Amino acid sequence: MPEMIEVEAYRALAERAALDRPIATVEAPDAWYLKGGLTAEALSALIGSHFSSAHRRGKLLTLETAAPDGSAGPVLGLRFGMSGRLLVDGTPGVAELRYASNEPLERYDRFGVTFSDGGHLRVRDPRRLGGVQLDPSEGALGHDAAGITLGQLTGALAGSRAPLKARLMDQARVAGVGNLIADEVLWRASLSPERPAGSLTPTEVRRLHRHLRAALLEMTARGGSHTGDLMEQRRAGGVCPRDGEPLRRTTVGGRTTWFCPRHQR
DNA sequence: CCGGATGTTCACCT
DNA sequence: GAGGTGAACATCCG
Repeated sequence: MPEMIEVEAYRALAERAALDRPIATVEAPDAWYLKGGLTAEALSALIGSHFSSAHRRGKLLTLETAAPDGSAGPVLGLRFGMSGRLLVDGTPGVAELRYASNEPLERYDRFGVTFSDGGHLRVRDPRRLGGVQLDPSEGALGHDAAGITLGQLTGALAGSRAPLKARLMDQARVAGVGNLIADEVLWRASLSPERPAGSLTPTEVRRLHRHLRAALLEMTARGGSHTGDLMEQRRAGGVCPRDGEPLRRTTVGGRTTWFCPRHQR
């Protein structure tokens, strides 16, 4: 899925194109996609109101709603799983998504609203791993990776014996870092994904912090989570772009992990 | 045909 | 309690 870089693109799309348009109908053809006990009936409360702002925390997109008189309504929370896309008036938030069909198939539209002007906002998700919630609790999410401070990152890693990569991807600690971004950032920071998170020295955490922010900015500018320098070598026979060492493939935190055993320590 | 793929959650172990 | 593993979700791709 989209990692936080793609979700940020979805947020920007929603902010640019979906605000202040009265909601005429809510389309929830897939009950499975409604999370937290949400029902199509409860969603009808959105009819007549409009989206007033769009925010993102980690990989969670939240759309605030407001009634015609301006009073605040419920918050619509959207998660995109690994293959979910946001479309407004048929325009996707990102052009390409890997590991998902890029065919414009309406049959994969799991949720949407139509606006009174005839347009619509939809979540298209072939694999159906995303979901919709009303008033999602953000309490379970850690600091957003894009704005995390050195002190916050230090706190997120301190005292943990879990592998560094697993901790980085723990959304309750650092929100927004997924599998590809984690591998890219650790490769740039020359840190092994298998190191116990709490074993990093202050110098190493500083290095990680600097590379996390730089990698996010750079990959955002390039157009997505799949644009990292390590990406094309994440395959059998891949070698480290920095020193030519064959990359090692392991599983960390339940996810396929590629790293350079030579310079990532 | 089989195995994996930008994710999350849950049951079940150690 | 902290972590790890495997399964589940559904589809596409090599």
